[in-house]
Amino acid sequence: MTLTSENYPNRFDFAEAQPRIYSWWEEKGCFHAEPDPTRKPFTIVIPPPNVTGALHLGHALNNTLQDVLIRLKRMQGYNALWMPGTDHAGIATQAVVERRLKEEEGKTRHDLGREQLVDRIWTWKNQYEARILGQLKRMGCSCDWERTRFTLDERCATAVRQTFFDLFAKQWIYRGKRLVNWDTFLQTAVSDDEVFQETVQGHFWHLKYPVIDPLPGEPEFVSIATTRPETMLGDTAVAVHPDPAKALAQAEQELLDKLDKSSDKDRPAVQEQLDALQARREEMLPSLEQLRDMAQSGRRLRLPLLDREIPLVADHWAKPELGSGCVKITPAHDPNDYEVGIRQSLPMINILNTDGTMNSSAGPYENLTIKQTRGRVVEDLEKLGLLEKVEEREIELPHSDRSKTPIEPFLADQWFVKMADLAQSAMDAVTDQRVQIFPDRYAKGYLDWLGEKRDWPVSRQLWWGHQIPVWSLTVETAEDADRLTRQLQDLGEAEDLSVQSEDRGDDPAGAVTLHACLRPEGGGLEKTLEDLGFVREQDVLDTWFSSALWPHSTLGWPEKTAELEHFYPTSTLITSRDIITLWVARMVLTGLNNMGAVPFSEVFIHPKILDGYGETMSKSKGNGIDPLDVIDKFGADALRYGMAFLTTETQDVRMPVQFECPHCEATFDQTKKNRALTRVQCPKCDQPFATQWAKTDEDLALPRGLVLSERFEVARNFCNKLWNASRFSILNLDGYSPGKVSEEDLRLEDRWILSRLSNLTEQVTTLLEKYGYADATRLLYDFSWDEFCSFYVEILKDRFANPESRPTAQRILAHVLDQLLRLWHPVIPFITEEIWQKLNEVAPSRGLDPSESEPVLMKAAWPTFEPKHQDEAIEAQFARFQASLGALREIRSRQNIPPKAEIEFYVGCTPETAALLEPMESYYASMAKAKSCGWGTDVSPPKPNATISLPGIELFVDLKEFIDVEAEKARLGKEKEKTAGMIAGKEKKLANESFVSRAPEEVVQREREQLLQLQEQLKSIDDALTELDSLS
RNA sequence: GGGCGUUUAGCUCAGUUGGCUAGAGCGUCGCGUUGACAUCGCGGAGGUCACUGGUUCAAGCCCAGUAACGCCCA
Repeated sequence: MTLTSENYPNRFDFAEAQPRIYSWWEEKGCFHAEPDPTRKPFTIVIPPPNVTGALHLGHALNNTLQDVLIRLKRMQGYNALWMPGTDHAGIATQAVVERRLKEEEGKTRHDLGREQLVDRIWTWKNQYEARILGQLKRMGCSCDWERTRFTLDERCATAVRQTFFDLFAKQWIYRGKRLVNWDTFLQTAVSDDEVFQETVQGHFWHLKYPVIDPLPGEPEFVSIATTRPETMLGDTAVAVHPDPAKALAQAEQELLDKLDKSSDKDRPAVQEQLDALQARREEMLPSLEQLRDMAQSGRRLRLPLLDREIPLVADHWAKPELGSGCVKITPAHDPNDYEVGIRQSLPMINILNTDGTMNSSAGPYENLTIKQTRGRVVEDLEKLGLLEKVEEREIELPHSDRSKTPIEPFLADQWFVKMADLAQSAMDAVTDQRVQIFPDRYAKGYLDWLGEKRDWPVSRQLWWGHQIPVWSLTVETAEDADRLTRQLQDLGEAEDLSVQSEDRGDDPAGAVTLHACLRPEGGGLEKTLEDLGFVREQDVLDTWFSSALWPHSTLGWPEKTAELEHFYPTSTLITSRDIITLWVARMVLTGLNNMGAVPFSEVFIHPKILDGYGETMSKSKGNGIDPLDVIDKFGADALRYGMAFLTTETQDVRMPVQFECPHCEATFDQTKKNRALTRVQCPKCDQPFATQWAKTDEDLALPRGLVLSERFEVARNFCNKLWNASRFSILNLDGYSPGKVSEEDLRLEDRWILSRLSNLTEQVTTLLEKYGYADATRLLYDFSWDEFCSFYVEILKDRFANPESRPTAQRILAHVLDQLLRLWHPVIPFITEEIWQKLNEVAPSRGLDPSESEPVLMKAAWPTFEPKHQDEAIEAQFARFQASLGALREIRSRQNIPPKAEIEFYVGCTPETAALLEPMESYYASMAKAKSCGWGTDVSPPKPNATISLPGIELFVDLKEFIDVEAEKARLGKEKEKTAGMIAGKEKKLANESFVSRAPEEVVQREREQLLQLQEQLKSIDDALTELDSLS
């Protein structure tokens, strides 16, 4: 069937085409890669999305960028593999499922039990994994789906097990008591990175602890202040500063420095602080020094309510410039106090159960919740007269990112990975550029973070995850431990079983705990251990432990697979900056440890998408955009274009968010107010629609309004433009025959477009290879619209009308379109593939030196640029044509000349310029409805005329039929003012002796030439004005 | 408190090694619709480049400082 304007729609029906094209690619095996030692590999592993929920716009960005890159590399001939998969996201996923269980069935995980809960989570996982992979497919992602992995699948489990065992055997994994961030809701420790601070309204309670047997002259009480009075049950000391005078002096000096540097505005406030501090020293220093002396002589206090004796200690954690200068020390429930506890060898008393209730250490308060305890403690202290006062105060409270409940610092058994050597190896890899991070400023954060070499706590008190493969048994004595260790070592080979012992420092009896780690999953050893009384660790590993292995585990490690051999190390990792430390750094260190090689050579960190108010998008705020809404409304290509277009080197981009009314399709800005509503009234048609928040049946019955951004409209419009320019081109390839186009066949415009195309190809290739997505997209856009559509295609309209010039024009057009489609393909794959198919129908063989075209654009070769086509002179000449055409159009518009009326014009220029522009006569006619009547140095301008003076060209338009003298005078007047202004500027510059002598010669020369040209232009403007004056 | 970043037209953003008479898209204003495209075409208006100083013949760009905002870490 031949293509005609009837059967070639003037819209790209993306809703119909996308699934069709995608499954066609899939059938043709376009996404799959097999190891092939004869080819150069290019590998990307996907940052596995959490199965917690559906993908959002940030994922759309992340995955678009990966797909653009992998498609580019595939076209460049690499054996390109994009490894897909999802992450089990331990805490997050378990939390979601538990929350639903609570909401929908009123049950806790303990009601279900471990096995059943895990089953439920798998069901959830299957559902969301399918949804996520479906979303990626709709976006056009060219992942190798046959290789899809999951961080909790068998292959990943084997890798996790092997890694854990290896680190354990190297003594880089150990168990210890540490203060962790305890989430009492989820009953698990969460890492520092999963904690956020929130300011809440709280209180500051001032308490008094009695001094035991005070000597004459000594105080009877020491007062301390706290925001968490219930923690006093776990107090094991009160601290006072060892040298309060010095500490106060130091604080004073800091304030003096600050006063020195502060602006007039801030000075009074600082002065006030300084005064307060000085007053404070007067009043309190003697008593602080007395307390210090008491501490040093070993005085003790009586902890109220529990009647426990606790020491007064001297420690610099106590700040003499704050509060009473004394501070209570609760080592098991406060990070700073924990440090003091270590320094001062204080006992650490844990008063909490894992669910946040008090344990037996809290004495009479046992089994009360934290809140109840706080009330009772305050009440009881007040009864005893030990509550001094209560202040209202805003306090920063850590919250769990997962459950959104307050975090309790909690002393617990945790498994840790020693970071000293691992972190150093990962730092070296970046320092010596084996791993390059783009933009490179992000390397600093990576190095700083690793440089702290903090051991990595990997236990999570969850059921969803990789259960830690350690079996433990506590024995009474060291001798027992030795005997049992030998017995264990006889049980299995060293590569399968490793034993270490942990000295239970908190057990005065000297008990020892043995830990046995098993490498293989299942097998008889587990049973043997259990028969000996060993009990398996219940905790699972931090999710990042398994995702840290992702680049090699997905390729088959620890097996030596062909995939691993060929595709590892991977090439580029594309991710967002918030997981550089959590994930990127850990992949580097496990890659080095397990594979002996970095996991990837380049890391690209992309921006973060914010809403129009500069806030991060999130479901909980209601300002998030669903990529599927964008695909439905604008098409997948538009989504991808939009993502690529905003990927600059900046760290954040703003995307104003709009609602679209489902009734009338009106769009209007989302505001902080309306985004929180369950239903919104359309300001245009006044009808209500539902939002994501709709819960009631009434609201849910309403159609849902889409949440979109107008920033995708640009992309949609562009796709339409490309579609239609291609449609025009392809329809005009009717009767096309392939043929070699030789140098002499080329006209000015051909050489121009080929030069521009060559430059474009070179630049786009370079840009995409160094992650310049936005720049590449912008260049392609400008070329396609402003050069290809607005000039080249327009010019060809005239050439197509002529049977003589038609064949060559068709061949060049087919070639340019071919190249353009290839260049665009990685960014907008669907529409380009669709056009490619149509181009193949009419021109299956094409090119300046024709050859058979590739049937699938996705598999076509990336264009190479022709240096011989690049021609600066041709481009400069064509620019003259463009400028003169623009001038004619401007005169038409200014003079209000009817679009259909033809104008006549004369061109004053050198013979060379004339020789160049004269052949373009017919294009002036077709593009500006202007007929040229004279060329050269000696044209006699018609009278009256409108004139525009351009560098090297003077244009006169015959105005006898159209003259609007006032309009023309106004235009010239403005032109004159501007030109005169510029002349003045240049003259001043050139009159400046130091400019002429110190600026480079070529700059000065250019200024001189420009001045001359401007002076000429001014003269013609003056002439024209004089002439117009004579008319009126 | 420390680190990173941002601040250019009403909005969202470009602006390479300093040579700028500061650009684009959207929006806005004027004109235009019988064949590529109104998701369009042509033209116009719109800017103290956050502020203060400095370096330089020359600063949107380099340096120092100030302010506002954002992100990360403590």
